[in-house]
Amino acid sequence: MTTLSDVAKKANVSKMTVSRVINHPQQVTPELRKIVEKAMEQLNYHPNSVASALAHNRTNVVKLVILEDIDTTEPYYMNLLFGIAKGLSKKHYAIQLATDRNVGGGDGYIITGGRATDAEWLDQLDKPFVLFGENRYGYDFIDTDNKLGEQLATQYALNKNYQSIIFIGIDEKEPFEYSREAGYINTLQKHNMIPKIFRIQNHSSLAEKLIISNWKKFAPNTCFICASDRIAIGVVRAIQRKNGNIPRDFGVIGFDGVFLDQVSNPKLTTVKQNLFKLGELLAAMILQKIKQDGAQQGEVLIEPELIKNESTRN
Amino acid sequence: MTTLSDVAKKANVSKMTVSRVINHPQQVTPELRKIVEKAMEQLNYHPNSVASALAHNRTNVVKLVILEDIDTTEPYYMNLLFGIAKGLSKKHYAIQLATDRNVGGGDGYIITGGRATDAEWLDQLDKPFVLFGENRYGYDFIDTDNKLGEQLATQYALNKNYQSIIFIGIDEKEPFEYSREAGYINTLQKHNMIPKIFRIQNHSSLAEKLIISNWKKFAPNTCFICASDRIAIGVVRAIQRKNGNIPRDFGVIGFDGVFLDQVSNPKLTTVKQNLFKLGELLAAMILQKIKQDGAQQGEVLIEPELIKNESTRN
DNA sequence: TCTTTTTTTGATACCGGTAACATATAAAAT
DNA sequence: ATTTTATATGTTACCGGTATCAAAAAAAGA
Repeated sequence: MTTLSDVAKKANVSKMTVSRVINHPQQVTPELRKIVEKAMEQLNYHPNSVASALAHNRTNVVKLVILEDIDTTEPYYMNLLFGIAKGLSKKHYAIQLATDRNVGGGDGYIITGGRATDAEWLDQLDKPFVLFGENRYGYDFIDTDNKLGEQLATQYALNKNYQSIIFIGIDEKEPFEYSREAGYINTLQKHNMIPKIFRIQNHSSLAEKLIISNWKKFAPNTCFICASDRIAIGVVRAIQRKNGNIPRDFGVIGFDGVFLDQVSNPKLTTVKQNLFKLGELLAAMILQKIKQDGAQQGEVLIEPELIKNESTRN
Repeated sequence: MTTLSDVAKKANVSKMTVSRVINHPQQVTPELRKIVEKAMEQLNYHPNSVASALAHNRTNVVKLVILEDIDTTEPYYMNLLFGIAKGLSKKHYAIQLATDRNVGGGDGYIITGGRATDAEWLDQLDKPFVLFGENRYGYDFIDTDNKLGEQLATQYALNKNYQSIIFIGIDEKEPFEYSREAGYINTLQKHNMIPKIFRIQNHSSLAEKLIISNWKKFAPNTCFICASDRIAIGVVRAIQRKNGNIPRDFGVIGFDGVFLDQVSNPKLTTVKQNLFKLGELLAAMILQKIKQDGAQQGEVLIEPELIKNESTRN
């Protein structure tokens, strides 16, 4: 491997000048800069990030803290992770995973699955962190625009002329769920319709049971807006069990758009989260925050996309 | 952070002695060792792995190279990844993900999704690597015991008195598939039954179509041994579509046992891969190989477990 | 008892960068 | 032309470990 010194020797300058060309190019004369750059090119020089990390008292590692149960872990984490990994490796950072709150090591944390009850724990963390998932305590976060997502879904159901539009939510008192419900409620009220919300835990079998045991309440021409694809899959199964016709008499719209929507039959219309991008942004944000020594980064909402598929009309 | 020097000062020894206590304890007198250990304890010393990495010309990063398409990426990767991450972090290693063959950086690679055509590429890699997934070229690998898995599945179908046992495989000329088929074939032949194999790409909708278009060939009292849960889910749907009774007249057994088996209704009987453990072993193996400067590690097969569920009798 | 050999510990240089300060050179002000 | 100020580059020390070799101490042999 070629080192700074090799380049310095070749370019007849000191190590520092080479270092500056890399990290603070504007501090170096254009002519010198060009010479150094040529030397780096010729020697195929790549900085040793470990050495740099040592000099900066860094580890070049970001911890991804996943607070929910591994078994519950949705397949979509994979996409998030790919995004994070890509974003981090641009800056030569690597990932370590943590599944509990005993973190330590690493230059910063990306935290997912945090609940309202985690505030106390978050406050005592000694490294910068960003959250995946909305929160209302002022912590930096990135999330899908949940409200917008369900607005899109609800509006689409209306456009497709479903008469009755019912929301099947996840039974958790968390901002992401409130936002999804808000998106649904807002859109209905804009059309002077009365919201109707059920809530269950996020499992397909529970959704299936719910729909079946309330079946008589659902006249044909109903669309179910579901807070997750898992729930949507259960709803689909229940309708099929009851010999309801999808999409003619019953529409189903899911949320997430990773993997499950494809495994279903009919394939789900769903609000697709762009988790890869979200991951990249999380990575960028935590790196920025590390560089800026913990400075506040604010909140970012990513637009989701409505994927139109076989579980709704047309 | 306390450093080697801090400990050395407190214990009245040189840095090297402290370093030896950590890395080559047998080179240090028991008495001195105890003194140093007490000092480390009192100061709550933890070695700085970045400094160590620099001194060893290492990065403390292992690359996870995922060669299949991200979109095809099975949810079970998550479990694998957790295992890998846990195994690596024990030795203060972190992960970077790579999704193509342009790898570089990192002390070694864990490679998944490698196909027979990748041999040439593997041969020119300049860092130690281990594979997740069987191969027959002598590369070090770890995999589920695919053959055993399908033996268990087939034997179980026989025990449950299904008359006809049919294998729905994945249409790829790869060792893992051959092994799964071999497990099925062996077991049948042991009972003087004639194997019947279909092969399709690994998608639930294709499995569904396959079963439906061949429906008249399948008498009641048939069990389908599927090479993946995806396929199994499609088979289940097809049988339900045709109003076949699961599990009384038709049994279905999947393979993988991650996520999908739970989302199905009826829940799948499946051959569960212990991917977390597999990941941990992959991590241990690559770290060992790095330490031993690329020495051959051999192959390891992990026993899978048959999860008995609602898609087979009883 | 005095070498010789072995074992234990220490001093030094180095891994490959970077911050902080020192020096040389050029531009501006007097 | 001389002093002041700004800009560009170099020198040095350090980040926190480890390998290597030298020195000291202990054990073994003569």
